[in-house]
Amino acid sequence: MPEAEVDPPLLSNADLATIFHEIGDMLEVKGELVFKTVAYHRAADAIAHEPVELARLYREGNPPKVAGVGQAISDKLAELSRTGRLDFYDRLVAEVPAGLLGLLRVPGVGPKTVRILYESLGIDGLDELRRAAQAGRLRTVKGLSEKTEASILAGIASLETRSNRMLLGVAEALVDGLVAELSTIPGVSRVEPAGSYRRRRETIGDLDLLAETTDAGVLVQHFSGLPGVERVLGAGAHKAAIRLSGGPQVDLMIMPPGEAGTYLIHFTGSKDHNIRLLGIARERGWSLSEKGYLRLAEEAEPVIRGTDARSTAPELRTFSTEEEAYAFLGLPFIEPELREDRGEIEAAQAGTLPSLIRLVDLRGDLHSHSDWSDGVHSIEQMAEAARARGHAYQVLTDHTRSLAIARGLTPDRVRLQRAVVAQLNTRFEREEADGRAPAATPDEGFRLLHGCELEIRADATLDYDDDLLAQYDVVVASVHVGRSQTREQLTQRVLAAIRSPYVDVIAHPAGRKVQGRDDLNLDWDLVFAEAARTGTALEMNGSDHRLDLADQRARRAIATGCLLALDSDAHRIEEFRHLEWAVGQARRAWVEPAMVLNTRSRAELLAWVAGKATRLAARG
DNA sequence: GCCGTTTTCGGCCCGACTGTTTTCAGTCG
Repeated sequence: MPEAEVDPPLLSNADLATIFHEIGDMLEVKGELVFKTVAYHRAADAIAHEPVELARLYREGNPPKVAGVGQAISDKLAELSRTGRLDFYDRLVAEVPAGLLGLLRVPGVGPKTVRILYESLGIDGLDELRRAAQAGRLRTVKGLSEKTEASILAGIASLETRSNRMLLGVAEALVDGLVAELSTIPGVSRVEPAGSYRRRRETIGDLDLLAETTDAGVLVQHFSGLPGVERVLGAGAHKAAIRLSGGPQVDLMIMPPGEAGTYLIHFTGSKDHNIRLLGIARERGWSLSEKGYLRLAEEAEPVIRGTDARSTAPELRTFSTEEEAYAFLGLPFIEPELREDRGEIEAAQAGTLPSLIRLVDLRGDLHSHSDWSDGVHSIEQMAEAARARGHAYQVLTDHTRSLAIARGLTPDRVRLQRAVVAQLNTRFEREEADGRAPAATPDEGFRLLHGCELEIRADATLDYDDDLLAQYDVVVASVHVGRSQTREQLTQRVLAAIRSPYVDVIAHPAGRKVQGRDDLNLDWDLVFAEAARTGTALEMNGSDHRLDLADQRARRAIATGCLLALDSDAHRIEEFRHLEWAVGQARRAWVEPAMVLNTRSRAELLAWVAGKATRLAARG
């Protein structure tokens, strides 16, 4: 047979990360040096977070430097990118039974235990482990007992019922409830959420809470007995952990009053950020843990002292605030959303940390729906709710004709809707004049702006003609159908929308769903470049199941010079809170107010919209 | 396996809790 040289399909960064995580797991079970396994996991995380498509760059012979990827892993990446396979990985898979990796997921079972179970009882899967534990065979192994058996059975059960990582909305509801409950316990003066929730990561695994109290025993006892507790995972003098039924694990840490600074830093993380801080502390002769900074011991004295040499406790420095704790290292305060070791330490040292956008910087919202298409509340209800938030504008962007499933508007309905909007604005204007409505700012009251969420059709045409589009205040365009087209087709569709003089914003550009659907296969470099060139804003959609653009992509977009829009995509009045999550995600992307279209006043926004149409139309 | 304005070798975060033990190992965050 003639050998046709066909390139194997490109592996995504997520595929590559999975492979290296599995390598790390297999090496752990094999009993390989811990630091080597950690190196693989670290590299896998770095690969997963890379905003560029690594396999493609490797194949083009232009691999970027990735932190945590050295020569050995880089060679493996090259092999995977070129051939789609990795000999080293295949050999490991042949050597380590697949079921062993599943055992690692059981809480309380680590690589050492997996190894012992396999070598002494031949257990290489979850079902076998369960049967062996139920039959009381684990206790026959040296180092394991009846108690271990019970805890492994409980671990398997919780693994099977455990929900995945939570979306922000779910986490927020739980955190609010827990903080409210714990705050009422006698002696408790303060309860603070920490962890990935405080860093506003897009999904949350465990919840971390920090508390100040004068009576740790009472707090831990109440905490362990909260309604909804399925199991108490641990309860000590300084910390406790519970699992909520059908929900996440909640860790509670108790802080001595007045020493919150390093506790907040330690338990907010991320781990990588903390490791960097520790490194800086060590350079200065201090160790760092949640308890504070501990003076490192001097080098051992070579001279043998008499028996009267007294060892005194090393000096401990504690701080009541994070600002002070960072200042001890010569650093300014670093916002929680930045603490991922993605350059924030260097920026802090250089004095170039960004002034992150805040919710109060937003003057309006460019994307929302009403019951005219697939929203729940009426135009008036949505407008009233937006006005109550103190905004200067809300853009009503119901779906367009071809998105029939969302009751997209026909051109006739569009004209009717415009009249409704105009009527409402007349009332708002009158109420302001009468002093009956709160002005959003001293110089600008609230107006509902008329827009649409314009469908970018599968054939790369837009859903309405230019004459109709020209009548809108603001147009956001997005892809809903034909998601599985080729990279070239999808990219051309988005570029066509970006190049329209009448499209102002590309909504949820990646078309992703958190934990549900991958990003559209777009040539992002091209999309960002064209958006920057034409002055088309890219949306950071705040819905907690979208969060699109995601943080790393958005960071790349602003590096290319793109303007962003932070939107709620509210389909009901409660969903205006999505703006808070859009802001959280934007802060994780190092976004400053000037990079965001809807931090501008209404007059500035409308001038900008008119500017794009004029500029591009003049260019032909 | 990665990494280096004090290192190309020798480090790689620290501490609480739990369980099986008479001083510690494994796991977790």
